Amino acid sequence: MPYNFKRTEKKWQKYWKDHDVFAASDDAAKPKFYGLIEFPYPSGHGLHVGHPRSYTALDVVTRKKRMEGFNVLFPIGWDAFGLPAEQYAVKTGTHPAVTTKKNIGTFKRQLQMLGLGFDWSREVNTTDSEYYHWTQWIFLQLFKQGLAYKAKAAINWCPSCKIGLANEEVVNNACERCGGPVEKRDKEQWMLRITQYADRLIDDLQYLDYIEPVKIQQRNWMGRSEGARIKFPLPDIKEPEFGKEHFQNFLEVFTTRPDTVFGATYMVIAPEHPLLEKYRALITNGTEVAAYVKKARHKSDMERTDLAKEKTGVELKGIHARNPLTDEDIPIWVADYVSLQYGTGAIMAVPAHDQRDFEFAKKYKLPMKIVTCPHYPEQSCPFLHEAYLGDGHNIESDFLNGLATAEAKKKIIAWLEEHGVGSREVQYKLRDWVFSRQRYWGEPIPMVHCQKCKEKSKYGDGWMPLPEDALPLKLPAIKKYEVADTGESPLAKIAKWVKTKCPACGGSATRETDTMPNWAGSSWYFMRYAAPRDKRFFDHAEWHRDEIQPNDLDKRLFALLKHLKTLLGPAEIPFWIAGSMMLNGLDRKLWRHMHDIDMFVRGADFERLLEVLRADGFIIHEEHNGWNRVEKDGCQIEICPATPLEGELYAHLRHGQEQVLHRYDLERAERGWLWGVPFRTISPVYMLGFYRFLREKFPKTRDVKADAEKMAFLKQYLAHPLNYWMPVTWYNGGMEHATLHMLYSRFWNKFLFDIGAAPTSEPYEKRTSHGMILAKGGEKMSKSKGNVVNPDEIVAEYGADTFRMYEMFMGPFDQAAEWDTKGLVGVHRFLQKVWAIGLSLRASKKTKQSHKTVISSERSESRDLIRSLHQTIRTVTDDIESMHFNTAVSALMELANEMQKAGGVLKKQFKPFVQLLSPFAPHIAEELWTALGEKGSITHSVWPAYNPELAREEEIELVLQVNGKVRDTVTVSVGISDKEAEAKALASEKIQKWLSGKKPKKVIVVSGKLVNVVL
RNA sequence: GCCCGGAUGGUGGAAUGGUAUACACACAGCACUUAAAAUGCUGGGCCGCAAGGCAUGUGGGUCCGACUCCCACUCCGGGCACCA
Repeated sequence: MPYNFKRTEKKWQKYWKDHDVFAASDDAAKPKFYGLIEFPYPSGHGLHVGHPRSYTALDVVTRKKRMEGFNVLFPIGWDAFGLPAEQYAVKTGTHPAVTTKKNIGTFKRQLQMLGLGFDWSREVNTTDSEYYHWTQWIFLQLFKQGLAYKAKAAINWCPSCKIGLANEEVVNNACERCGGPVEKRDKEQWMLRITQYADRLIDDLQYLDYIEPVKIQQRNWMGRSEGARIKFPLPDIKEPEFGKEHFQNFLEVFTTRPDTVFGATYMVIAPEHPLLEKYRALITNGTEVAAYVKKARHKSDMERTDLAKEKTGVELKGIHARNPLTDEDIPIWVADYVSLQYGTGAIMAVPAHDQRDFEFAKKYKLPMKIVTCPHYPEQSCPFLHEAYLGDGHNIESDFLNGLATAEAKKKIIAWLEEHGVGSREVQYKLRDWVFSRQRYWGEPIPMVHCQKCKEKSKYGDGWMPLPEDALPLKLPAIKKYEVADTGESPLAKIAKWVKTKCPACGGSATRETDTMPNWAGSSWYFMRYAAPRDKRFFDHAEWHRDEIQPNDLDKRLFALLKHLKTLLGPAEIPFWIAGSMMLNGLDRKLWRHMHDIDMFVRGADFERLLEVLRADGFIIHEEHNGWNRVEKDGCQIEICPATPLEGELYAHLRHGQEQVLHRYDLERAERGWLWGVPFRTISPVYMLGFYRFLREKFPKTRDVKADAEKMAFLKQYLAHPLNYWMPVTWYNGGMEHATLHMLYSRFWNKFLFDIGAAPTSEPYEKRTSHGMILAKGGEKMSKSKGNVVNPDEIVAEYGADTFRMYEMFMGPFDQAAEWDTKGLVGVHRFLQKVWAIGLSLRASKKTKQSHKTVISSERSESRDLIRSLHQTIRTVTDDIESMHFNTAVSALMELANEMQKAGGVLKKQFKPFVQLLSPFAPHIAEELWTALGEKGSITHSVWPAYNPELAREEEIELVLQVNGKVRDTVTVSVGISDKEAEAKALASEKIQKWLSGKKPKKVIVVSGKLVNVVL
């Protein structure tokens, strides 16, 4: 009887739902595992075969983790604000909320059809006012901490559609909707100061277990570069009161090559640079300049950033800059290859050592001066075909002469600082986050503008935050959806909503009509899952919100410590702090296990923390564990003596993908092990340990004379599910979110951590990515190409288990894979085969006699099967952990083939096989589990244990090589000694033939594997 | 231009520096069947009668031994892009 997937899948999906099998419990008795996938935008097209690749992968992981005894949280929700629903509303008049609700229905049905083990009781929806209440709350906190501000920023404006466009809607500089050209328009918008977190966002990456490409992309995106800010005096502007030696007016530049300042032969400013306006009167060729600026500003981004384009510019006549090092007056040009956005909007041009300056100087015949010589002391750089960008030694640079580039940089910065004409500076490519959208279907920004409060209020510009108890500020209901043609949000058209009262003075005021971007709701949803229905969600932050300044982690930590001290008395806090730990998941666990450490603090913060703790009398006992600190290659390196767990850690370091590996010194690892921490990057991450400590230790403490009320609050605080579930243990999602979503959410999490609302400074411990699923022919699936594969049809024909398993089997998880419906067949046959084996077992149980014969005839073969089973347990267990799902499935297939060939299998061998199968194909596994006489869901069973004894091979094929080429193999027992192996090899007829009487030069034996005879 | 990935049979792909091509698809042959489907079994990298030789994008190198490590390149995919 073939396996009836339709009936079985329905049956078990109902069972899981009725028995809340996947509901996560907030009870902290078990260790937690929080698996997260990117919650989908519920589009009108329904689920796409690409979505389930990520979902199934983490479903496999979390199902295994449940069976391994973890308390698993695997939630799902809807990122439901967004453009398509709004566009649909414009077209048809259907309210976005209606469309959204319908689409969610479709998605939900499809996800449930796939048997994904989500905890549906924690479903969240960003468009739900109970949800966006807290999105708005976060915005208010950002505003109160000075991290949200209004500024003029360019929006993409489509003049024919009369609407502001999101970046995603601009394709090749044209409007995605009508195909017409897009203009830039300046508009006052809310901005978030993500740049203030740039350093921490970069530095803390090193402690996170993200796949390397994600870290690299994030670092590149934020683009940290170190250099100097240099002031170039403007001698034409007379400032008599400062004397002729001093100038009040400067043109400031940013450069990463301050060492080449002696080679700066001209300056370039951006067409938007304020200097043009400020000194208009002095510029003698004003008309020419104005014409150029006008032309440049009309160019689109595309035109301006086209690298192939020849550089253009105009010299400013009547105004010069003075090179503060050479004291020469040099011309100032305006050119559109310099942008106002980056640095100071002005550069010192060093044509000999910058390719762009080189090209520009060549075109306009500007002087070049070589100041970095690669062949020093041979000064043989007479002519340049292109700029020399590399390092070298300085020449023609006065006091820098003869210095290597790195030295020259240090020296010149010191000189600049000493003379007050410059300083060391770090610049980022990262810009502040434009947070306003001129849309209806987004979270309303809870701000009100009041003319009257403009002067009185501490906020200055008249923007007043709504009080927290006025949240959520709900979107107004609309009957007819209208587009505003002024570039404003459709909300601006709703006079009743716009007109309001000022929350501060009660006078008449107007509401902010822009809404938040799509990224807002997804920047904190992973926290909401911890307590999705909590009406006082972030209120727990109140306890220390007032005493904490943003970025002031120490203060926050000490506030907590002090609080505890008053409650418990210092002697009653047993608290171990360790410095400079490697903070990856495994290592932290190992270290905690080894040393019973409660908290990890890194580098300089550790020293600082110790100082304060000593001063405050917190420290009762100090101990140094024999770590030595040395400096090597600019890195601070800590060396730890060998420990009993050395082997395990060593293995982890070798197999880990952390960049720590790059600094790993294998030579010294022979004697112990070590790793380095770059000297520059020190930052306190993972205060997690501290919170864990509080949660674990506090409830056990007895005889505490404490203020009952505070105690209750503290208890409540510690018991908050957020403290239990955060951070996310494992987050999987697409590479397309490596920068924006990941950075925005890390930024918000860090901010919330700083104000005491989030328990950890990082949201995700581990981040992995899946490859895209492509249509046949390697193209992206898209509606317009008509090549989208719908999971509904596949599931109807082959069932959810086949679908899931195929998605896991189709290729390496992190690489793109082409969908091929034909490939499903193999997986489907495999499941049918497994079913047949299961049926044969059940049949043999009915007729006792045949059961016995099966067993006795199997006795001799079962040793092989048991061995294979244990090898498979190991493979599948490891492969799931490392996301090698395709090889895990192959291993299961191989075992099934073997079981089939053996002609029968014992129940006790088949059961663990079904368990190994269950994360991939949960429905059939549940059915077989029941058929084998087990009660309840297989999810509640215990993951099979790998027994190395049983997995051990007794015989191996010894490979015999001559000069590295395989010439023979011979079966030997596994414990064969190297000497015996050598003898076996030389005794082989085939090897003898190759030797033809000669004596081998050398014989290499790889124990238990091969013998290579070298002639 | 810069930064990440990737390239292995007819196809998707597998291989801690140690038997290249596991597993699956497709194909061919056989068995079961009146027949088909389903299922099972067998086969195959290429050249060669064989001995053997040649094969992991290309060309070099290290090594007793390289898909794996190093150097130089080609093509494909992704990201950034006048970032000073």
